[in-house]
Amino acid sequence: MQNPESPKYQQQKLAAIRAAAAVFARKGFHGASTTDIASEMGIKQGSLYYYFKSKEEALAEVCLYGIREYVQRMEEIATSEQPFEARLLATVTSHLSSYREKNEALKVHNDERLYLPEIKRIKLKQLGSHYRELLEGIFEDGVRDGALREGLDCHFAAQSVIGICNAWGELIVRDNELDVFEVIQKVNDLLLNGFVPPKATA
Amino acid sequence: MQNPESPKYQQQKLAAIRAAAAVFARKGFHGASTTDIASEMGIKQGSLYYYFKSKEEALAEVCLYGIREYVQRMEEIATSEQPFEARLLATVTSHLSSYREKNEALKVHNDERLYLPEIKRIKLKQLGSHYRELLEGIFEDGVRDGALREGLDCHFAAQSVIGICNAWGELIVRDNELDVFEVIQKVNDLLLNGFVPPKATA
DNA sequence: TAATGATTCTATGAATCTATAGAATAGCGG
DNA sequence: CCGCTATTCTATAGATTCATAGAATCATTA
Repeated sequence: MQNPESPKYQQQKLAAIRAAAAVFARKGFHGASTTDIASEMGIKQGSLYYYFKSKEEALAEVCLYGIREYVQRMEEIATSEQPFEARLLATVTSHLSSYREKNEALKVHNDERLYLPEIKRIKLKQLGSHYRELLEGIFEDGVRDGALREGLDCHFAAQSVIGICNAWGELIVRDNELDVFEVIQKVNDLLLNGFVPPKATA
Repeated sequence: MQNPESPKYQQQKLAAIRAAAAVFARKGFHGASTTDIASEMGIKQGSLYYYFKSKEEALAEVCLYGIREYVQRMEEIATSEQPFEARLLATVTSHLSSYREKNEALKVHNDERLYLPEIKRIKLKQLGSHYRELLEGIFEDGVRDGALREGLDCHFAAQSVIGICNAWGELIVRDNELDVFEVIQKVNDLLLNGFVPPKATA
């Protein structure tokens, strides 16, 4: 076994997670074979089990890899001292940037995590809920500050923003000609200015 | 064979499409077996091939079933004489209502169509693009009328609205405790009023 | 160089899955 | 009731898949 958690092992394990992410993103969990994943990282099918106990464990690790950092970053944003508006923009930027950096893993988390057994889904669900609640808190602050209109359904708003970001993120992953920064800018613009013209302000 | 396209055949074929939709929605295309689909409609695995030439053809029919009506309805909305605002609201209502009525098929169309061979995907892609273009047209009218702010990126806006509706639609399908009409109302509210307060108007 | 442990390979068992073929049943018209 | 067709069933071939076991190779260190 890999007792010393040697650097080589760590490195190859990361390569394995990335390979699995790429293949799962392309073919889906059930459509991807262990042969596919192995050949993506240049080894043979049987060798893959040196890094994953099972195909399902590979999926679990990819999902966790996909969402972990992204929640951490959200934690930092939410607890920062910046005003509402800046935190909202930072959220969108972080969310969409995550899609660019580790795009396949995040896509896999969104689309394939439901195929994990319930026990393994719980941790991911907690992370996801945590993320949403942090964003909800930002909106609540916005309402308190008067930056957002009274009575806004913050739960709904947070869920919607996540929905927009994921929708665009999926498009970014699928069609990698999209300019991520342009998308970020336009989503931010949409959230702050809406569709209707700012009738009475500058 | 089913030469006269007998009513019973039609009826069972529809049942087959619905069963396939339900199973594909739950397990994904590759995760669903023909045994699953057959037993969902109360017949045996082999009998399924009386209705579908192949599993892949079943997917194609489910996807088409999922999106067809929904585009037709959009066509009617887009070409109606109503003002911009009413057409936008009607679009959201139609989109989300579709999710309630034939929710599994629409979910399958969104999530699994990429597993179809390219030839079969083309027709679906055309339908989807057509839908987006119609919505884009509505936004363009809105800009022309002054209901929307000058310089709004209508392509981006349309794509974003579709993204929001799909995100909520997926939630509706997954968690069927959600009140569809409440979601419709809130999405409409979001689109018209945005997050920020309507500073100078009523 | 020899030895030890890490990493990869080959080979394979057992299960599952799609699709086909032909037999069986059901239902309808005469 | 008979015959015909539509519909469903059973059985199976052939391919693919996941996971395991044990052999082989590579790298490092003594």
